[in-house]
Amino acid sequence: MAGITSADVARESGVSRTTVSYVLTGRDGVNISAETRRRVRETAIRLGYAPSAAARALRTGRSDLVLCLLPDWPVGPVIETLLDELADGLSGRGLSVLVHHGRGSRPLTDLWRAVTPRAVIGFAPFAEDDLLAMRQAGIQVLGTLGEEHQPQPDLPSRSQLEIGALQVRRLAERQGARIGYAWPPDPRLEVFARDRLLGVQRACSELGLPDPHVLPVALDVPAAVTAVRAWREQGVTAVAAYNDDVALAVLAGLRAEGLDCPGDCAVVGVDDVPAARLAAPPLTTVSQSIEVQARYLAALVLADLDGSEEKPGHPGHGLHLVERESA
Amino acid sequence: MAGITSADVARESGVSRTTVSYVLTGRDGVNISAETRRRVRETAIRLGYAPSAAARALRTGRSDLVLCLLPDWPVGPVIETLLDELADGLSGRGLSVLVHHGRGSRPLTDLWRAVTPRAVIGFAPFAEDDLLAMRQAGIQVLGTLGEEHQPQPDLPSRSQLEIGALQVRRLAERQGARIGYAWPPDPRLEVFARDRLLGVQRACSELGLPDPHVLPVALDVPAAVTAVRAWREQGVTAVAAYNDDVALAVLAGLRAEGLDCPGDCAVVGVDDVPAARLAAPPLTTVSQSIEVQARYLAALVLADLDGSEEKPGHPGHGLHLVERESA
DNA sequence: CTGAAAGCGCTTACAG
DNA sequence: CTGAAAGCGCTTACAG
Repeated sequence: MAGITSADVARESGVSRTTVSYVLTGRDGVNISAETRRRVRETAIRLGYAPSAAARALRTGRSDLVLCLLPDWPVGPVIETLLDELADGLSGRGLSVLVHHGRGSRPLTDLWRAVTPRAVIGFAPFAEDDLLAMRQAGIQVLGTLGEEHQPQPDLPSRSQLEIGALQVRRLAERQGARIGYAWPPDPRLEVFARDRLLGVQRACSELGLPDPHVLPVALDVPAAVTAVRAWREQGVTAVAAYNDDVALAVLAGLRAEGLDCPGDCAVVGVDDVPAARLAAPPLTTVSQSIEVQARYLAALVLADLDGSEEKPGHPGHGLHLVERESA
Repeated sequence: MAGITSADVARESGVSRTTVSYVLTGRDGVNISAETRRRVRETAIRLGYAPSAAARALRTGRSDLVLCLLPDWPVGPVIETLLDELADGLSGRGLSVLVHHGRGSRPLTDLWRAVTPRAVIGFAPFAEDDLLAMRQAGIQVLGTLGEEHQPQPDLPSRSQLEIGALQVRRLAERQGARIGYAWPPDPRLEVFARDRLLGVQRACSELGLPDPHVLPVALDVPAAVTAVRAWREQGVTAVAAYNDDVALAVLAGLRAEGLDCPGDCAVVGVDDVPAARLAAPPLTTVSQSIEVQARYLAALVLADLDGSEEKPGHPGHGLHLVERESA
């Protein structure tokens, strides 16, 4: 029931627990004979010893876990890739990534105290006091954007704004474009949608375009048809969609109405999901080089682990347009 | 740095740590005056006390965490929903779901010892000795299918087989159908693809259809076109795809070749992702009622938590065909 | 009704 | 080069 403890290993190999600990945690300062080292290691393996992380965490106040806190919203392939790459970058140093979806909303405090992570990466802003408490407990706290200092919750995110701007710049290449904005059906996405739309609106006004015509678009054909008809009445000829899923819906609505894309109406998505290149027509979309973000995040965590003062330089948000046929 | 401990709360409220523990963990057996209870609770809140889960885990050998172990493969919206629903079902009882993606492949042992979870849910089979070790440590071990007893790793999964069979049964409604199978590009998906294909093959032979013509289909138009041409040469008129993503690629290949779906070739996917209903034509696909699975999984964990002997009944895999236009 | 004390398994100064 | 001992923060028999 109890499992093998370091005491078992010590007894079996005829040394003290101290020595076992020194050998297994690989402290170079202490000199232990190669023979002893070998024997301890061998015994540990033979017995199937794995240190109790609870005890270690209690003793050192720190574990080898990196906790990713995802909010309530649907994750999608982009975040998923980010998480994978992050885990990749960290595993080499013995750090494991654990992900918590915001759903089961136990107080945040319970969670990080339960995990005693080395670092917490938040995909949405933390409350001020949570942040303080974690910092005080010696936990490294990062935002998704890799900003050590939490972005102001009420300030629009720079990269979200930029996404909207990139969409409009492409759409505005069409003469006399009248922009529509396809708003996502899931209310949990509003945080991002607001900033992306703001980016669209600002870009429109900068380019002397009229304000975009915003319409919610649920992910089914009838809803998309309704939106498309409304846009047509307003003279909309170019639609920026919240993301690729919504863009796919707009495409379906256009098809159902017998309209040509991009001829009658151009569409730009966000994310470059696998389905984007397979759409009819293939979807022009804004993509983030997510691997770069992941590497940067991993580098930040590792820099802190090494206690190094200098932080790795921010790689920028790496947004770019993937040009296909829909716009 | 250290944070507030139960000793702080005890001192502040003028009682012993014992009393604090009794009040806060809500032991009914012990009688403590309402006044004392109130005072302790109030002090705990005022001080911002949150118990150290590391210490609690060390002492009790158990935490309030449920660890989900995902293999290496891309997750997709179905698993994501499952995870969300699971978290939902468990949070009411103070259990938090933590997800680990197989990527950073530290030994499994390190991971569960680090987390000391109440239950581990594996989305792919465990090695025999890992399973034993976890059981011995008093951890409840479940498979995704909710099977307490780990499915034989070398036995094809019943629900995967059934998926393939459902696809073929639909496709076979077409007179003289010749079936193709669209194999996924990601090698990590092979575990599932093998079983689904096996289901397809068995169904074909049962229905007196020739063996399916298997072709890999990468998620881009040129690859899909290549596959579609090869299928045409073989006289294939109906394609079962590994999942919706692959099916979308086949659809794109058909379109690029100027072929009609389902006229020239029918297609059936798996998963019913949001993009499926928005495809051209809307995609017929096999869907699992994932909420049911999630509720069942949650019920299993909770039953164990309550120490109840009777297990909730298995709801079946809840597979069904979503009929749209592509087949 | 409440407190003193042991112990979960580890790490780490401190002695030898 | 190695060991005895303290202590991380909690829970829980056991006394009073």
